[in-house]
Amino acid sequence: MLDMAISDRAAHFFDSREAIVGVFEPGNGSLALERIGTIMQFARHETIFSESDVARHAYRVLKGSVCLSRVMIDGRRQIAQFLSAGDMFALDDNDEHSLTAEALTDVTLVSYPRSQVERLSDDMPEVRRELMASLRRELSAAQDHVVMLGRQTAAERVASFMLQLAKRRGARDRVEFPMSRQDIADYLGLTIETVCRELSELKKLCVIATPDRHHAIIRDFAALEMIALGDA
Amino acid sequence: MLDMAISDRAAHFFDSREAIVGVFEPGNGSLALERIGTIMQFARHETIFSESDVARHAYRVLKGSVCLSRVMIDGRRQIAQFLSAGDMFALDDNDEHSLTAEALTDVTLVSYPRSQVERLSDDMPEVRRELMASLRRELSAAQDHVVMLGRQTAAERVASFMLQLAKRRGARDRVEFPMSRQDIADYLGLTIETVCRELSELKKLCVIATPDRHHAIIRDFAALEMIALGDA
DNA sequence: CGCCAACTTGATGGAAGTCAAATCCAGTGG
DNA sequence: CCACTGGATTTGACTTCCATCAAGTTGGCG
Repeated sequence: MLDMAISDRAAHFFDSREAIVGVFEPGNGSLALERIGTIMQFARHETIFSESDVARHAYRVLKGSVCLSRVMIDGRRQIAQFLSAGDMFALDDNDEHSLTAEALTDVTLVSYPRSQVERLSDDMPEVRRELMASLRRELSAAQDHVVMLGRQTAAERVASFMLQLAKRRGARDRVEFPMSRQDIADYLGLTIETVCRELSELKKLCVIATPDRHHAIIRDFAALEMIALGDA
Repeated sequence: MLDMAISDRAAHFFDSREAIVGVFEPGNGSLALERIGTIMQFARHETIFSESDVARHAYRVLKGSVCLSRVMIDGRRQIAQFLSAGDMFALDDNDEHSLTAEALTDVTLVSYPRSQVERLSDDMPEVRRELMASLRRELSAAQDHVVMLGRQTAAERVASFMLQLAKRRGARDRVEFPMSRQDIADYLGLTIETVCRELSELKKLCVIATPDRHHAIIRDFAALEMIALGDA
């Protein structure tokens, strides 16, 4: 049902409601939000919006992974956030987006016109609570990210990142990377070479195993936590 | 009126309403919030709350400066945010604070019981809008901070920081540092020595002057902007 | 099977950290 | 008023971690 051509990216939500309900933990307010949403699809590596584009919509990820990044004039790139199913983004109220959103994998989104979101959040306590909760989660995550980039070593960042991915998908020992090594480096504020070296080091220490490039297995959770916190 | 003894830190807001109205841009909702607030005072370097303290209140800065930081087990410290008059903090809804709040100068705050804030934000659109606006501003600032820590050089960070302070107080050329060099270093993810060296470099280039330790004058705004963006 | 992009590993250099010492004040007491 | 003291800041010498540059290696896909 969602395999519509990419060129025909927008379809009204009503066409495929069942596909959406249940993808994320709804909270009653979501139903109201969904009614005003439009489904969109993007292929891997496509840009959803760019920094400084006019910002008319807020989004929710239904399927796949998205990243928010900023690119400096000389090409340095920093990823501010990885998003997966259930996450909302572009919730700020500037006229222009302050970050670029790109699809890491093939992605299905719902977009909500901002004017409507605002109106709904005034009228419906559930919608409002969900938006607030989303903003708070993102703020808290951003603050953790600040600490990591400001004060952790390369080894600590890579270990923390693995733990973060493991926690997010609930799995205690199996981690999936939907993103490339370059994306990981740009999230961790490192180079791709350093990320590789640190992963190799973790392999050598038998803390992790990497069956393929997009998966890892945590063999020694406690050791990984130690490394993330700076041995101690 | 606000010179009550530090030991007698809490006084009901009604005692000094006039002192507060007008300190920040109120937005009508503030009046409702203020009615449930309690005034508190802290001296320079005092801790307002610590990471992992039970979080019962949200706060607004009325006067002075506050910083939010995290300290790692081995003592590394990262400041996530500097706050000044008008700013709100501790708006998340975890049971425990995720950051430590310290007074950089003598500080006057209002604290709001969280239960009440939540109730009010349901009942009063203005309060809600103000909270949301606050969260969005903080998220946006945190994302900028992430980019800085992830991808900017020491010189760029120091220059960006000066511009940030200049912009915040509206002054085009006069900057005030309420915080110590160590605090600046902990905000920028650098050491105190590196901050000093970069400030000295800016002085040598005649981009800034430092009449005393807590003030700077921007002599060449354009040059400072160039340096902040990586020359180019 | 071979190509090409993504990844990994190795060698070297540089930006920022660490350690150490000098200097500057703000506040104190004579 | 001024010398004194201790903490904050500044400057200098050296080291380290991570970036850069370079050369393989892997594996997904035509």
